[in-house]
Amino acid sequence: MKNVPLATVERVAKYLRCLNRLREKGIKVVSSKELAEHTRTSPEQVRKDLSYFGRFGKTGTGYDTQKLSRKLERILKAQRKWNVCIIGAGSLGSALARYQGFKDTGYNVVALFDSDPEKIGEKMGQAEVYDIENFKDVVKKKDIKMAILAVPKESIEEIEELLSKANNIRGILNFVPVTIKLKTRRKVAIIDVDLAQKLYILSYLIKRGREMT
Amino acid sequence: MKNVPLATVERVAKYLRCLNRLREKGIKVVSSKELAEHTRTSPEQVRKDLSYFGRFGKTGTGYDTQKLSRKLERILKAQRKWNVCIIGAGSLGSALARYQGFKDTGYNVVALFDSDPEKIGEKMGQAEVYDIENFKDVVKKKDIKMAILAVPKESIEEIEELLSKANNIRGILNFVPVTIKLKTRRKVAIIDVDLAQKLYILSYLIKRGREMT
DNA sequence: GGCTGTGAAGGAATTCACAGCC
DNA sequence: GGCTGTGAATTCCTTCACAGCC
Repeated sequence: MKNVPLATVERVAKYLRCLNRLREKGIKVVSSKELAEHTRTSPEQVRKDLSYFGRFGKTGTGYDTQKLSRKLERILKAQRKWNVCIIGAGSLGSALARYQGFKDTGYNVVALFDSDPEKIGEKMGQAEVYDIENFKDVVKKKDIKMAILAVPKESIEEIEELLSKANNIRGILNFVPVTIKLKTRRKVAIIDVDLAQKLYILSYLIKRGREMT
Repeated sequence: MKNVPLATVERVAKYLRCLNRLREKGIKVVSSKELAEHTRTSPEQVRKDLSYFGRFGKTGTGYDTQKLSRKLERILKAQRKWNVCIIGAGSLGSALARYQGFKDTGYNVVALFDSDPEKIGEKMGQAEVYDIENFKDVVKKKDIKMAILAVPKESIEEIEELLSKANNIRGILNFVPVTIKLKTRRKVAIIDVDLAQKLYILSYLIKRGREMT
């Protein structure tokens, strides 16, 4: 397993989702062509992507959905059930806590954080809302490794402060339309999800008459 | 304006967001270096990206935030105020309707759709919830060009049907963790936002010790 | 000195083309 | 015939390096 392109990892996550769906439907075998159609890519791409991790297919037949999905799961989540928290229990935060796509991924939302006393103690999805004051403690106790940011952008600086100090947190999924900056030496992976940006890109694709993911 | 890389367009949307923020703060001029820091990329990248569209900077000084933001807006087609709808007025749909990142983007959420009679007529964010039965009519009347999908995955097939027939819809932002497929000849741009996938990628980045967007 | 803009070089990701297998 | 796996070719994207300007 040499240097895997990031783009490949992104697609592999898609293949996995697709395979699980096929398995649910009772489909046992799938070809690279079919998998490509379901994930909007090319058969060659599928095969090349998979080849980074090993040889999973049967020549002339295709891939065993069950086996392949197990393999990909292992590859993607490094077989670790990571705990995740959501910061901000407003409408977006609570929606994310209930998001059905997290099911069967190995990621568990185990806590939300907010400063509103009204919300503290409330249950959202599987998790409870904690006082943001206790952030560091709860993160430690619950062994939380990743945070999803869904606060209003006005309070982002306060949260940056908090995250800079919480040494457990190693990854951040940021929904706040602001580029965050941590004051820390340790490496923290950050992915920004800017929904407005997605709309811009959609317009661009429409103009160009293309599709994408 | 030759063939612009998609990656460039994605970053340009980020620059725009950043510029608007700087303008709000009263900052008049910004260098490629500063812009790069705010968007987690390199100064060369910023300059190269912008150079696809023209020459906007002043040598030795930097970029006029106001002017540049106007230019980028035009490039991204933000000056066309496209109307957007959200299909599914559950927790995610209603959160998206209220999402603050859509402000000042040129995109307006003008309608939500749901089948739950309880919700129909309710106001969420700026928009009202309409009966999904009237989808085609409302889309036409309100001149809606893009749809955001936030329905439970069980009802996705029904929605695919609907979207296949609504000729106005030219772009789809899909939050349902399923690859959608339209039965139509016309070109529809689709962007999938799979949040579970983002978490997988986050783990991958953490393991690799990198950052990204 | 500090900055932009851009060809050229380098690196990364995708597509091609075909060998090998059932 | 239909499929996988993969080096080679190609296309796409980023980084370098420097010319030109204030």
